[in-house]
Amino acid sequence: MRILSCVTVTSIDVAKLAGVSQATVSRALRDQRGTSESTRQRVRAIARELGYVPQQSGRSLSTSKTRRIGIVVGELTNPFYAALVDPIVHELGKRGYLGVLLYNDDAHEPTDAAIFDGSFDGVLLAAVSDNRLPQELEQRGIPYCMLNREIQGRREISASVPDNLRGSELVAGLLANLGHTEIGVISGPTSTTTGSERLRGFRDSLARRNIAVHPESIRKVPFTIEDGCRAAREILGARPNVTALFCANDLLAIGALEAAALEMRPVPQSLTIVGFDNISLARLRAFNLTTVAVDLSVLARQATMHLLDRVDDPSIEPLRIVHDVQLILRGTHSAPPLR
Amino acid sequence: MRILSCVTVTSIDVAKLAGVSQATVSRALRDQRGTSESTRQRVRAIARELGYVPQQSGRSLSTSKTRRIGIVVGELTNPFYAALVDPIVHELGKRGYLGVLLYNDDAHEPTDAAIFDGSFDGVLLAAVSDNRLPQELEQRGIPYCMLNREIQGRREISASVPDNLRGSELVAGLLANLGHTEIGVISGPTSTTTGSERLRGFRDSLARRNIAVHPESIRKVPFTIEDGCRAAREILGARPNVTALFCANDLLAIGALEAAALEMRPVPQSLTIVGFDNISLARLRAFNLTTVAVDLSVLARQATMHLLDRVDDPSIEPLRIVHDVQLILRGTHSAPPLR
DNA sequence: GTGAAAGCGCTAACAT
DNA sequence: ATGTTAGCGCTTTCAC
Repeated sequence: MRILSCVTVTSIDVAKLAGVSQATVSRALRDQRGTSESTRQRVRAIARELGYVPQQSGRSLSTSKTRRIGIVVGELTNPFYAALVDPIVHELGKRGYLGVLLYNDDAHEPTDAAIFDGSFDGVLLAAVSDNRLPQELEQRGIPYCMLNREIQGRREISASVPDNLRGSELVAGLLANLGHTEIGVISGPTSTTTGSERLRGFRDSLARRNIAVHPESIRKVPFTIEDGCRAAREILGARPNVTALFCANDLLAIGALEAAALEMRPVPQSLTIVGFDNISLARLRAFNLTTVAVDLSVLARQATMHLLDRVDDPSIEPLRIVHDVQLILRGTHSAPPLR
Repeated sequence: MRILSCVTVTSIDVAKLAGVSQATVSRALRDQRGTSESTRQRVRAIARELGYVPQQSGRSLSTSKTRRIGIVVGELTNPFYAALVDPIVHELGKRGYLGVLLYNDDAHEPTDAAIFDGSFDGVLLAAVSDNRLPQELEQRGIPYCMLNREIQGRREISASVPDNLRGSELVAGLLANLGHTEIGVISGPTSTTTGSERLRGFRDSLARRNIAVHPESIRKVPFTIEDGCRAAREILGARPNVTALFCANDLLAIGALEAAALEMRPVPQSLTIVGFDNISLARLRAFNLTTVAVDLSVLARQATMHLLDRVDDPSIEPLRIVHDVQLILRGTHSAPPLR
């Protein structure tokens, strides 16, 4: 590859060297019918030699398509997102799209601008707790799909989510059958469906079994290890008789394990801890966490496929996909200690 | 915000409603001098009302600037990258740039295209082991900066890296002083400077202390927990007398801890394990990993600042920044067991 | 202070 | 099969 000048190579440069018009270059490189095999070969050869790459801004200005999908993630420290992003990017690649990770931190202005300035054909929302973004995407007619979390009570928008109610019910059943009666819950923010639904499902299931959860045994905190640890210590401090903790995700559960170590409460002999998500860390010997498995790969792929379908054909109806979950019994649960 | 049509709002729409020319809208919204306060106010009001967002493709086509920086990361399952990306995105935001995460998986064609199609003003390379990308960026005159890893022997390109030699020397000193003589090393791929330099620095330091590392006690594997676990089991299988393992990063060390648990080698009584990086997981009670701390936040910020400096002024010389490291003594090291 | 017009690099409709 | 031309939405230069 020889770079001729210090400025960018354009299709005009290629055209000149190939002795054809600029339009022919454009056609040839996109394998459009209506170009002879010979010129196509020649154009391609020269384009390669010059290291020509069609400029995205020109292309998308003229087509109003970008072949890019924004993926809004947050709290990238959460290994959960890693498991989600991997299959998404793969699936997008298969269909010729590029996945662009948008970091949804507190100062969301730059991310916002990018989403609405025509940079993306569609957006996957994996880390959204309020409905600001979904609402604006809706208004502007930008296809999107919620991932993992969805918007409370808005079941008519596209989403690919785990069966939170079923998962928490499974945990409630497990703990009840083991004989636990003093149970604590570390839930996520109520603004997230992963937080609120898992809490609600769990309490309702326990209630059906005549087990009540004391208000002091419930904490609603952000989905981080640190918050999980703090919350667990608070619950164990306020209600020392608690023998089991249900955590709304694995990060919180890992934090709870940390707290158990600090509070000298051996797991599972003195304290049962159950998580949700089954992130890859959960199966490490160091944690060996009993949890609810969500097939994140399938969750992510389905969302991606549905979104791309809608991008290709906006008339396609929104779809809400609920994924089955499964209880994974590892080493952090047991019957409560005898008094 | 009322959206008038189903299509995108352009500056012409704003201009019409404001009763000014399209050029004036462009000027007013960018606070250019040469626009009266009153029209500026009016234009802004109408733009907001219409939900107008300047289209990036149009803008960058005309300015050949994107105010976007590509961040090439890989193995997103590695929590290491999370710690890196967070400060980068923050720093970029402060200077009005958007950080776009590009996932560098095996099939890198889409990522490549994005990098070279004029989508970015500059690129941060955080997960690159060969010099294909750096070389091409160089040829095309796209500013870039290596992060954490750099290219073997190419010290004249911009990079922000930890002092790998010093770090591994610290570990060698620690292990030697504790009395270990049978030592294993789990290193990363030799194609990465983090892998090769940490291995070399460690062996050289031990050699200076007259301690040799048996070839069977060295494994070079990808930087993952699974590979770390497998490598540790292989080493412990082949050389049961090994009493200490130095791992080229914390993920490998966590894998080694897993292996120790499986092989019934209590840590640190029977086996000392030391990592590198000090990722956030390392300090959890479940691991409590002795390791070498790199201030990733500073590493990332410096790289970002230097890159943006070069973007703003391409005449600025490349800069190689080497960051100091620090030994963090936690709970996975001790003297070797008595025979 | 503001408008008119050119041009960024590309695709697509039309002409040949 | 290929060339010509218009136009995507923006910034910028040049008139006024």
